[in-house]
Amino acid sequence: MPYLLLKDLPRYECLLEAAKEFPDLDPSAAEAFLHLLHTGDEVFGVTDQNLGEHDISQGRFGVLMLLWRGAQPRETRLLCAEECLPGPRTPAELAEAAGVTRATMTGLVDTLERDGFVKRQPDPEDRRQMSVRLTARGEKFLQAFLPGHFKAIAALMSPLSEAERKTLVRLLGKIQERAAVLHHRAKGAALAPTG
Amino acid sequence: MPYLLLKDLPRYECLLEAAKEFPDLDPSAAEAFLHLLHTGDEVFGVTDQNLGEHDISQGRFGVLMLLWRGAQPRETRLLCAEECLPGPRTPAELAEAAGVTRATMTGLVDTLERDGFVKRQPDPEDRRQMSVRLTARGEKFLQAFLPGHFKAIAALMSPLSEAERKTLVRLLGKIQERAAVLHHRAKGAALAPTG
DNA sequence: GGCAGACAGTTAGCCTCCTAACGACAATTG
DNA sequence: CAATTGTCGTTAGGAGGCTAACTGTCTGCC
Repeated sequence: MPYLLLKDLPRYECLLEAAKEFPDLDPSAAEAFLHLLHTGDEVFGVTDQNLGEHDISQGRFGVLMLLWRGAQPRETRLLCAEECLPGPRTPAELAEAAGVTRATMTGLVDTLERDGFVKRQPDPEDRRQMSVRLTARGEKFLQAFLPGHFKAIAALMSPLSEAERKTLVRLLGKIQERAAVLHHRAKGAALAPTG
Repeated sequence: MPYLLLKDLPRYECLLEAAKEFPDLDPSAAEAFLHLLHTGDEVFGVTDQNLGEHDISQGRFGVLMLLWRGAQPRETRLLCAEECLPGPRTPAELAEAAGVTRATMTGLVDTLERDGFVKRQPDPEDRRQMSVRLTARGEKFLQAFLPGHFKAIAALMSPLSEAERKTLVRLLGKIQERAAVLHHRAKGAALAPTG
């Protein structure tokens, strides 16, 4: 579990009290913020436990899913961004798709290859590049693992009705959009603080 | 940013397609699940950026907040679990409150002490224990940092109305509850698989 | 009083992430 | 064609998580 998060979230009344001293503190915003991080962490923890029982980490699972995408016939691909292009193949593409650095991807592919889930092959056309492919063992692992994973996700979301799930996704979407703007602006500001 | 998460979430139609092959895959559950993790990560990233600009990590910030709690007069404490007891003082208490192991807390306090935000003192009454206290510098940092932090949180949640925030917290609460049960059950099952 | 067990904090070793820098290669451009 | 510039994968070193094991201290029981 990656975040350091408080086990007990502060009560709303405490936030109200604190807002008296800090006018910038918006109690309902802080409450939603803390619940969002906390719930994300809990949910993450449940799936992590699942993965851990199969001796695989979140990062490695992500890479396997990305590779699997291209290995499957078009109709059954889980991850089909854009026009269902063949999945990423090189470490750089995988890193971009997974949202980690190339250096991190090197480490992930290292351990996946060590465990036999994945194989590196030099690219004959561009000798800088490598081609990463799922092995039969890697594919077998996914076929065996995914049903349980999907069951766990379904169980996590079972307290929510279909309508509530749609609502949740809609509300989260608003925050996502806003977060992307803030993230982007902060980056831009770092490069051009006067603009 | 701690999770390895896909930059582009799979589209809902793709989940529907995949559900044909995997009957355990509940498309709306998976959609909500992915959005939850993704949004949590984005939000985390924004605050992390904020913290990073002040050369402090999420983990260290959490420890400072826990220590600050006790250093403040009762009325203005942000984190007042139970009856607003004095905040945690020993590494073990801090670890418990933050949800990390004692070993991890040793490392966090190490770096915080190195940077002058915190001070370790031996407890004269129980020579096994240490007492961790915020220094003047640590307190000053929080006073300077918190307003911006609160502003960022308010900005993140600004697209949501008060009613939507309440709804979000309610829905997240349901998932949290469920996740806690699943987490607990999985742990118990590991200890007593037949019971 | 003395000893077994429990508890506090630390240490050691591992994993996953990061940034920065490198060597090898490709692409561009004079 | 040669030099610059950019890209690819890797390496090195740092931070923050974890578990397991250790040391020192307290507690409880005989």
